[in-house]
Amino acid sequence: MTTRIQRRNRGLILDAALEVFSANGFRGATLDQIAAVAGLSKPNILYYFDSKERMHNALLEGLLDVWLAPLRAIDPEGDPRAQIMGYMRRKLQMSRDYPRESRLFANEVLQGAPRLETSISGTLRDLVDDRAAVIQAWSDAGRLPAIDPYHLIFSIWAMTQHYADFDAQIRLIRGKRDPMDGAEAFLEIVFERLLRV
Amino acid sequence: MTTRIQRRNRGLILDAALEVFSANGFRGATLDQIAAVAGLSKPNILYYFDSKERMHNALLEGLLDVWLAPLRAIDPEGDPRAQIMGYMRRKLQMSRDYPRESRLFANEVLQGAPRLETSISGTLRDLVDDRAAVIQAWSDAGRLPAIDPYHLIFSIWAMTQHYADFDAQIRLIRGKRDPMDGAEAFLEIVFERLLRV
DNA sequence: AATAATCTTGACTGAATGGTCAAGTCTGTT
DNA sequence: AACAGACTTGACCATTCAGTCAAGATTATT
Repeated sequence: MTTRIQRRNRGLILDAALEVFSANGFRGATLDQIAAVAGLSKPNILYYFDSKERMHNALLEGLLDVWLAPLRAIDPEGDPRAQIMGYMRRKLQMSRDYPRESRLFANEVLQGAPRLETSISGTLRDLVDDRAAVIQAWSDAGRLPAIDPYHLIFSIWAMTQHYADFDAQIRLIRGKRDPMDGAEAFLEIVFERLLRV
Repeated sequence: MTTRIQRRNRGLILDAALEVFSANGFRGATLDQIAAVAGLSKPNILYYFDSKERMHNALLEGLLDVWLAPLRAIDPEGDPRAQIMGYMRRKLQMSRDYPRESRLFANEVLQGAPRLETSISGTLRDLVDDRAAVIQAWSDAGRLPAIDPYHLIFSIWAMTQHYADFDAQIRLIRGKRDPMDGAEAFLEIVFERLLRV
């Protein structure tokens, strides 16, 4: 049974861990940093999560559902183009609203996903396979142009997450302008043209 | 004056450093690992590069030109669509041939580019501004559809580098298939449709 | 109020890691 | 061969960092 204090502190710790892991990667993050951001002592955060590794894992596991929600929300019964455009928009919105989550996963995958448990990767693969099949069926029915559904999904990930993951580079190039200024309009055009039958 | 031995060892070290930094990030890489991969002792690699930081920096600086070559190769006098399609193809080829370089820069940018010297970032920004202006001029002359040239460049980066940077994720989803199978054909369609006047 | 359970932390420990150094080996030049 | 300069390394040091622990403080239960 979890107490009031446990709920509060686990929350504080996971939020601090997200902050620090996403900005520095697993190896670059230190428990001292996380403790400082959480406003707790280091032994105390280790009281709630047995090790740095477990903390990281709890974070990934807890965020997976949020992270995959936009893809889950694709409705096989809906209008193909509207569904995919909606997915793209939701994913871009995620990059805007949850850049830390995006960078957390990016750090992990970039280094070969050495800490992604099989349960997490299995969930991911199954969902993608399922959604790819839906898109393929739309293609086969002539309701979408013939395109590889996996590459379509990858391209949506790539372009939307780019704004969160490579924010530093975009800022460097675009100066004071908001990195996402014009992004939605641009992506709208890209996918609208791609999906036109 | 640089000796034969210096040339050989600096080369060995930078290649090992690329291997280790790109796979683990700056903080995750250790000098012991780099020394082992280079086949030299740790004090010896520090004889050639004063510190881990300098080694990393020498690597980024040395690779910048290679990395930006495809963008440089865009010819303002050429055919707009062919030039941009060619750029996309060269960039995808880079992801295939030089995934380590892609991941090295990705790691750095993902963590906020804390070690990108101003000379490097200046070079990058100037080149992108220049090429964006070329693309804008093509648009203004009606030789390309009206699209934001910066977002166009970002989208090419995003989609091509995705195959190198997130290789682990793609492999997870696609199983045994080569992650880049079908990528070129897909990107060809995306940009061909986007750039049609 | 008394007791048990939960929570908190200062002070540690051992391992990893970036970097140093003095002493030695190798290479090129005369 | 002899010498200078370049190269190499075992042993070491200081710091950082994940994780431990015993003792104390707080909270919940009776």
